[in-house]
Amino acid sequence: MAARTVPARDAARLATAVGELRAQGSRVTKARVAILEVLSTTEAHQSADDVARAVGEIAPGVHRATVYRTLDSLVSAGLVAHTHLGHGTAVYQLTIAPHAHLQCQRCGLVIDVPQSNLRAVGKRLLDDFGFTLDPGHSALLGVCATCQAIAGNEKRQA
Amino acid sequence: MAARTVPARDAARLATAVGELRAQGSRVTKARVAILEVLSTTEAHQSADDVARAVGEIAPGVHRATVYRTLDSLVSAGLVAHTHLGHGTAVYQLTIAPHAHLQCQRCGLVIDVPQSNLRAVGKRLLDDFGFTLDPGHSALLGVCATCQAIAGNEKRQA
DNA sequence: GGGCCTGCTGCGACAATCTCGCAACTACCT
DNA sequence: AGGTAGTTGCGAGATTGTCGCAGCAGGCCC
Repeated sequence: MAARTVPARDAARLATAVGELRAQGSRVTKARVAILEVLSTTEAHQSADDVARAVGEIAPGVHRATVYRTLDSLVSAGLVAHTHLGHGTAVYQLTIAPHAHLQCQRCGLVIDVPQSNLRAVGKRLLDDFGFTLDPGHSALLGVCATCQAIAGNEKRQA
Repeated sequence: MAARTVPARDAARLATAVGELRAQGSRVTKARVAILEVLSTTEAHQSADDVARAVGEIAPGVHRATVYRTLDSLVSAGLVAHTHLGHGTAVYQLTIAPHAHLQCQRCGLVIDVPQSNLRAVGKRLLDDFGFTLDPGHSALLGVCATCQAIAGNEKRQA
């Protein structure tokens, strides 16, 4: 099989992540590098199973259980962010800019939102409830503009 | 078996729910009444499995699959709200006042928050992204005051 | 009160997703 | 190079939710 080509920017992100891993005293193993590589070559949100499948292609023999455990430990290490979308599935990304997620309950579309849009709520929740919001960690559910329009049309026709 | 005692307020909620069910043309069956009863006698958020277990106690013979299907249809009917907490599990409640949920990632505590606290964000998301927020449907994750204090102490000692 | 129709249920098998314990391996330090 | 402990591979299994189908029973009509 031909050598995999990794865009320079992604390679840099990968190198950074691996360096961070080493700096934290964790071992740099084949499985971990493969997982970080999978995460670094795409911006998309991937479920644990997506990651496991992709890892299986570039590093055959890596067990599914290892992917789950490693993702967990990478999250603990702060290298990876996981987000709970609706319906329970968690998705993973390399931690770059922290951001919140909006998910459409109709079409499943996920919209990334800069944290600044949520800072005001965060402050309010802290003041009123002593609750420190972690905005990147769970998706806000609702209906996107497109589906809203469709729903409007359906109602009008009914 | 002795008659189960149901506080008056809960009984009223149950009756309302059953009436609504009937008004929508759905059948009022033993399984549905049992499920609504379980939901009406506690304010707590219960997972589908919690409900199934509790239903099994007051109405033996009701199958797990029935509980899942019935909860789904009650949600569609608007009688029951389900919320996705972190870690993927969905919890169910009778729909009373719609409210958002804050969940502590450390201790699991769930705090109910009136929707008014989120109205401003909702408006902002609608203006900026055309996204109609459904605040009651997913929990916001973060750290509660107690755990925050504990974390602070640990850090100071370290 | 009795009968019919259809929505609902019970059942068990199955799918998907994640967890656990343990022996073997290997990355990294010395 | 060698030792050690953090990681991994593996398979069993827990958990959670889904599906199809036959039969039951709630509610309408007479």
